[in-house]
Amino acid sequence: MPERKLGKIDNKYTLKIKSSGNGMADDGYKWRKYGQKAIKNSPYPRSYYKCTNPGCSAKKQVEKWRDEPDTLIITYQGLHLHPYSPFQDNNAATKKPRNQATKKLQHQILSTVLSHYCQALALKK
DNA sequence: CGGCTTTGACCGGCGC
DNA sequence: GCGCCGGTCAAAGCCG
Repeated sequence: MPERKLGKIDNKYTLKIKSSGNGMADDGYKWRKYGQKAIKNSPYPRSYYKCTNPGCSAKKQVEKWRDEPDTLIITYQGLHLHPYSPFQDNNAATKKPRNQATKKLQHQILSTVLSHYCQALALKK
């Protein structure tokens, strides 16, 4: 899967994470499911999510890894245009245990996104 | 009452 | 030129 046409499409970031136990990994942002399709190369269907925040065009797709039923492949497309994350805006970190996992996940995503973004910039130039 | 989720069908692009 | 796959949109229903 070549990715050298960054000047034409949005940046793409793929993260490999462990399933939350149900199949819905919350990364701290609000996502709206807009489609689900089965991939011929994977025994599991792929879910398509879009950011529900105003003015945000970030997209995300979730797919189950065939070699690891407990592993989810999250692919992020584009960058968030939100002022802040819903959790931070609510300051609900005081009464939500899953927030810790979310924060960690966010950090992981941010790290990966930054890394890929930097790479994309370097490749674009 | 509002918001979000789910399913089906359609369309476009690419490959052979 | 045809076929296949992936991706997106739209509408309806359900739940909180």
